[in-house]
Amino acid sequence: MVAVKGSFYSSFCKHRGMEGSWNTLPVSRTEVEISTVLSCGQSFRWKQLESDDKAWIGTFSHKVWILKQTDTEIHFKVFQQGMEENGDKLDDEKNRGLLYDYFQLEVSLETLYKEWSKRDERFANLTIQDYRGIRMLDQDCVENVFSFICSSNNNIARISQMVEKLCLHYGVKIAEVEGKTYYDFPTVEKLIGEKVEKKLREEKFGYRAGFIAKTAATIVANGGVNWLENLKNVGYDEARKQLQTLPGIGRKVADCVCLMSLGYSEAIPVDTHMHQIAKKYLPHLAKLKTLTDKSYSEITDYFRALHGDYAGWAHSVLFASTLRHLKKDGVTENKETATTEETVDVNLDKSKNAKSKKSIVEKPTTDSSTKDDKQRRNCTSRESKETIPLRFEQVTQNSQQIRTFASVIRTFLCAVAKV
DNA sequence: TCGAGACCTAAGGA
DNA sequence: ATCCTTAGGTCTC
Repeated sequence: MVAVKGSFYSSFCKHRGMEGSWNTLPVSRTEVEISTVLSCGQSFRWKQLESDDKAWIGTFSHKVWILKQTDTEIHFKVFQQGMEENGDKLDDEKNRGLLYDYFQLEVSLETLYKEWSKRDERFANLTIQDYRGIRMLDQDCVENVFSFICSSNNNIARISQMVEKLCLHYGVKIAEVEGKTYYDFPTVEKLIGEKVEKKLREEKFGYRAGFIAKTAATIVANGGVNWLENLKNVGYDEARKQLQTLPGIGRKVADCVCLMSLGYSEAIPVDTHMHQIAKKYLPHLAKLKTLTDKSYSEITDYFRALHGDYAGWAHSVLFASTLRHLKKDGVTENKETATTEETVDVNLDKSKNAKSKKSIVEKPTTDSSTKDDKQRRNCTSRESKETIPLRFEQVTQNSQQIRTFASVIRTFLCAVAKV
């Protein structure tokens, strides 16, 4: 065990039930900024600890984790069933490995940023110092599937509540921390049946109740969690196709699952905001009322051509970075919405951005370059040099921040679409 | 292919 | 106060 010392933690550790030891995982904030990663809408289960809002508490790998970050390390503490026998060095090493894998630290964000900046000058120009440390988590695919089924036509606050209810009603207790009981995400089998659907409707899941019970049944019929896990091995297109056979999982949710829990870094979830804004800048899509399968493909193909094999990461990074920008600047209690304007000089070298490159991290690559020429035509029709005004509305509450994603993403797409 | 409408609920704005 | 819209969509015609 590595004891964490110093005043930084003294107040934190003195709380009842917090006497246990801390461990450390060396990592710079350049590679991961946990406060951003844990709150940007990838996982719905992380909360700031009540006794210390600098610390985060959540669950993965059937354990409860408390995480806290310094400039050079993540300090973590683990709670699990059978805590009494816990605490030997072997567990420490194992947990450190689990944390490393959860944050996918084998992927060098610094390397990716460099690559994205080469391909896309807005990456270098926009908020380069602001969006450091934003990366994809490697989440459990069962939890991911059902969490994002809950996400349709919904807001993050309610999605989080629903996920918590699923755990509370159907999950196994893991541990009690600071007087609060934490439950594991339920197994697929637990979510099958009409009783579940009825119960979830009572719990205000709405039409998602049926989707959850039926998807659980379908997964089990297909071979259970192994079938789901095996989608990691069948390639992105096939995995997405298979996921979309599950009730309540359409293109967007399938892409969320592919990106966040199946390891397909090229998957790009296109939500309603992204679409509304994208069609302003991809002219031939503007006439479409709704996001069709075809237009969805065109949008994602475009971003894949621009950002490469980790396009899903790039997209999420920019998405989260803008949210983080809001959080940092707009901390006010009185709901005032000051706006700041800045300009970004978009001076682009078309040929450079259109050039296709290989992945820079060891990972199976998929060939999605067949439409490169078409995308290039679609997206190079504007002037190569423009000044784009960026507007950030400053808000405080999470829900409000989410609400402003439209304006936020405009910032990003505004630039991207004018390549 | 694309468009329209229904689907549950809750919160915020007009 | 009440209606309306929106929130990280999906499914059926």
